[in-house]
This record gives sequence, structure tokens and C-alpha cells, in this order.
Amino acid sequence: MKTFKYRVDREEVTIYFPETEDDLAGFRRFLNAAPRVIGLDTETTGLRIYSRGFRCRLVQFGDAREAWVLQADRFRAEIIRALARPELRFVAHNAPFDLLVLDRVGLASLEDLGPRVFDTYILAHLCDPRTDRDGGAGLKLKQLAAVYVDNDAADTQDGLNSIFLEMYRAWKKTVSRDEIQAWQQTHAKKPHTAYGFTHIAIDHPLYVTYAGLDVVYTARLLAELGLLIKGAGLTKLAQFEHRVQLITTHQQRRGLLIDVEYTKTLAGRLEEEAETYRHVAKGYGVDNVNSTRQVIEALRGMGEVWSDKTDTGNPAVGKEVLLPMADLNKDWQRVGVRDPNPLADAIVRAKRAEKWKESYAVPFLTDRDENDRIHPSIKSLAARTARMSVSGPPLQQLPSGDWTIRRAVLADPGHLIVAADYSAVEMRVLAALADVREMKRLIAEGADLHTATAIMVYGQDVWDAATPKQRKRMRSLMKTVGFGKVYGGGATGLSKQSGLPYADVKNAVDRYDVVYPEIPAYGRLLQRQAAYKGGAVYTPVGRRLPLDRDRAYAATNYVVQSSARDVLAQALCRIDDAGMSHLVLLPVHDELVCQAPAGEAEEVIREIGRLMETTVRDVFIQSEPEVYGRSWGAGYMSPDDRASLDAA
DNA sequence: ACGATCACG
DNA sequence: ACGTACGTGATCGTG
Repeated sequence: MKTFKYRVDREEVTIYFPETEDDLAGFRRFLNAAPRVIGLDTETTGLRIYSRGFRCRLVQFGDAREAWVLQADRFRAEIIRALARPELRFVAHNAPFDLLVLDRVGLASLEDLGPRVFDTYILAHLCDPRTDRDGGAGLKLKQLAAVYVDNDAADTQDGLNSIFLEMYRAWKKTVSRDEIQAWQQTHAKKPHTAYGFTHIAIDHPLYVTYAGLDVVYTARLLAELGLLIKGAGLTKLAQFEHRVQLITTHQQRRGLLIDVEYTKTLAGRLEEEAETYRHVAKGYGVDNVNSTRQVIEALRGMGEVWSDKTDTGNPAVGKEVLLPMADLNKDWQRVGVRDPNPLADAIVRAKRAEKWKESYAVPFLTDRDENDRIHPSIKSLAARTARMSVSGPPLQQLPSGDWTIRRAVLADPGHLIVAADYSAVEMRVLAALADVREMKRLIAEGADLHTATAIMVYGQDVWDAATPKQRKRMRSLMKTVGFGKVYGGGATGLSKQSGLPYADVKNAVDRYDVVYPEIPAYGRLLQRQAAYKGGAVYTPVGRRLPLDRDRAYAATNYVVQSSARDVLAQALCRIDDAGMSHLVLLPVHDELVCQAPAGEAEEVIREIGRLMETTVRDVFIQSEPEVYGRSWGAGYMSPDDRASLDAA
């Protein structure tokens, strides 16, 4: 047996690396010691659990003083036995990853192990949800260990980096160009990291030491954060978040079926489109449509003048600038107010085709498993507001104005994609939390909120005299202003964002505050509370949301966005209670994308929609169920498109 | 590593 | 006193 020593917070810890069956006696003694929560971690060949060739190399167990680093292949039976002991509880940092690894390679099932694993990430997020970039301590193991365990905690990933780089360089000298290219193709992001984690000697002292340290840090973190959670009265919320996370981890394992033939054709078509417009742009001297410098230069050369700036003060050449130059509106339709600039037109089209291909179509194909399913990573507790995030691929961000990308995602055979979304959930939550009298009355009456607001703002007389087109415009403005209120914005930003005249927006915003005076009052209340509660606001479930000093006006948005997220998270639990969790594919902020057997799709989504519905402080949060079709895209097609697809 | 851009709710 | 648009993830170019 190899052993390694390391100091953590001035105490010596021992890392054991068994090499023979006899070496496992100490490991068994370790497990049999006084009942406590045991740190758990895995080292794998990469982060893509469902890709070909993925392997789990090490499984680590540990407490505050010692770690046991077990080779996954050599001691497979021992690991399975340890993880299956029902009296043992474990703690991991970012538990979904390790749970899915162990599940994937057959060392423990998600069903058995999942309910017995704590996650220090969850506890840390409840204490302070900010990443380092966001002005907080951060939520990575190393960052948390430095704050709560040991100032000098090792960055175990970073520490291996130089070794991995060296290994990778050496390897590259021994193999052909083709082999290197093939490796870079499959590991485009960080080829040397991927190479290192796959090939480093399994008994490499630093690899083993760092593998062991991670569980020691995690075990110590649990002790520290556990006390903080208990002291803050957040035990119930922590339990809730663990349950929500386990539900989304099941969704991640289930994944979504990809229509491979369709997606290949789509990727090809997008590439052709991109190439066509890149070619046009080249004719105007833009070799690279993604180079802002080239684009600015070429457009100026054509005599275009614009004043839009980026946050850093540079000239902006996003689609807000380019579409008007191409005489196109937000829906990409000709406006007819100027001669379209052919370069601006080519750039927006080339960039959109590239974006759709590289961010969506290609990842659908490369990330899929042997059953053509993608398994996006779902972080159930991600944003500062606790909103969920989905990555790899980013399924919460697929284009919604066009069905072609979503068409690539299919329901399982014999099933249909169904979905239910909340109607204006953030407005309803705001009405409830700020106790907005008139808004609550309108919701209770079942009125269309934005229409009713327009009537209140403009007056019944004006509304009655208005043409349908004018009414539509007034309703749309109220919707925009409503969002602006939820986001804490003012007339300037709203006018810019919506493209509507400043005077109209300013007038609407002022009237909005008169009609719903509780909203600005609530914002002031939250900011007062934050001032004497350490610069943070608290949601009704007791979640702490730190504010940025210079952006205290965001308080309302934080509380509303966070509470709306909790509405959806609670719905996931009710659906789970009802035994319908296996039908939920993906949460998307205010909707659940599901699948249901084709014969009962209508009833199933109606029931899921019913389970989603709830009340927040006696304000009804309504949902709308819908049957899409064989693909996710079916829900985004015009009736004509859908009909012609059904015919085919 | 960071800014710019673009995709979503 | 005034006014502030909120939260994400992925890709590409640039230094």
C-alpha cells in the first residue's frame, strides 16, 4: 500500500492507496468506525459521462483525517459493497456528477445512492450564492476550502495542470499528425487536460494525493457549512434543494432523444448558408464575420454611421445595429425604410447560421450517447437567484422564433412531446409578494393581465375607441413595461430595448406606477431591509440573496425571479410525489418540457399542468398545458408547417 | 482570460 | 436628486 501525508489546516492527513486485497482491511476499519458522513469523489477520464470510452479510474472515500483512494477496476467489488451499505451517508461536492458516474459504470445506482448523498455545493450556495466573478467567495471546492477549511488549500485541478501539459507535449512528439488532430477534434476544449486525466499513471503521487485531498476537504466543508446552515435555520431549505437536485439528476440521466438524420441534414444546410453569406461578406472585405474590428471598418468604408456602443464604449456591431442597416425588423422582415446594406445583411445571416450550427446542431451530434440521447448537465441551483441552468448543450436557450433547431429533439418511440408553462409567472409572483391590490384583483378575475393593465393605464374610453391594431400595441407596451418593472429598469432602457418611442414608454411607466403603487414601494422596502441585513434580501423561503452595492434596485427582481424559480422547483417535487417524474424531460424556467405516451398525451400534460399550479400568498399561479407532437419543434411551428410535416 | 455577440426565460 | 433592465451558456476573436 502506498501512503501519502499532507497538512490540512495545520493537521496531518493521511492518504491511503491500496494495491492488494490485503490492503483493504484498513479501508473496512475506516468504514466501520463511528457513524458519520463520508466524503465521496471520483476521478474519471473526462467530464462527458455518456461519451464513448468514458471510464471511472478512482473512487475516493474520506473524512477529516484520512482518505482512501481506490482503483475503480481493481477494487470494483469492494467499492460496490461500500456504496451499497444502507447505513452509510456520503457527501460530495457537485454530487450529480459523481452519482451519474457511479451509476453509468455500474458501481452504484442513482436510485440507491442518490438519497444518501449530501452536496456541499448546495450548502455553500445557500450560504452565499455568488461566484467569484460575481463578487462572492465562489462555489468551487478549492475556493470554498480556502474560506472554510484552510487558507492554503491546494488547487488540486490546477496543480495537475502542469503535469498534464508536460505529458501532452511528450505524447505529441511520439505520434503522427493525424493522431494529434483526432485527439484535438474529440477534445477541442482542453486537449491536455483530457489527455492527462485519461493517461496519468493511476498511482502517480500527485494524482493520488490530490484525489484524496478532495474528499478530505469535502468532509471538512460539510462540518463547517452544516453548522452555518443549522444556525441560519436553513435545514429545511437544504433538504428541499437536495430533493430537487436528485430529481433533475434523474432527468440528466434520462436525457433526450436526437433525430440524428434530421440533425445531420440541418447541420449541413446551416453550413451551406453560412458559407454563402461568408462569401458575400468577403466580397466587401470582411474575411471573418466574427471580427468586430473588420466589420466596423468595412461598414464605415461603405459610409454607414451609427452611434451604438458596447458596455466598454467601443462601437457595437451586434444585430441591433446590423438588422436596421439591412432594413430588417426584429423578425427579419423587410421594413422598407432604406436601401438594405448587403454587407450588414450577409453578416447577420452568416453569424446566425454559424451560431445555430456550432452551438446547437453540432453538439447534438457530438454529445450524443450510443442510443442517440444527449444528457445535458442540469444545475438545479445555479444562478445567484437560484435559477437552474442547463449546459452541454444549452437546451434552455434553443431558438424559439423558429422550429428548425428544436425539431432535432424527439420524444421516445410511441411518445409525444408535451409541455406546460406558467402564464406570466413573475408578474403573478410580484403581485403576491408586493401585495399589489389592483393586480391581484385582475388575476383573481382571470383577466388577461397586460390587456387589463392597458385599460387601467389608458382609461376605458381610450381603449373602447381604439382600433384592434392600437389595442395590440397598447397591450404589447404594457407587457414590455411589466417586464421592465420586474427587472427594475427605467423608461430609458425600456425604450431602447423595445424600440418604442421614449415619450410613450416614459408616459406608460409613470402611469404604471400610479396604477400599481405597491410595486415601487416594495422595491424601497426591500432596499431598506437590505441596508440593515448585511446588503442582502431574503425571499419568503428564507433564501439569502446578496445585492451588489451599486445595483440595489435589482432587489425586487432578485426576490421575484428567485421565488418564481422556487414555484417551479416545488412543482417538480409534487410531480415526483404523484409518480410522474419519469415523464419530465427538462425544466425551462417557467415551463416543463415532458413526454407522454401518444395515446394519453392530452390527459398526461393536463395532469402535470394541474400539479404545477399553486398559489403564492393567495395569488393563483396558472399553467397552460399543450401537446406539441413527435418533436419539440412541433410546438413552435405554424399550423401550416405542422400540417405538412404530419402529412409527410 | 476577457470582451463581444447571440441564444433563451 | 437621478437613473439603473434581471438571470444564464457557448462561441469566436484578440491579446
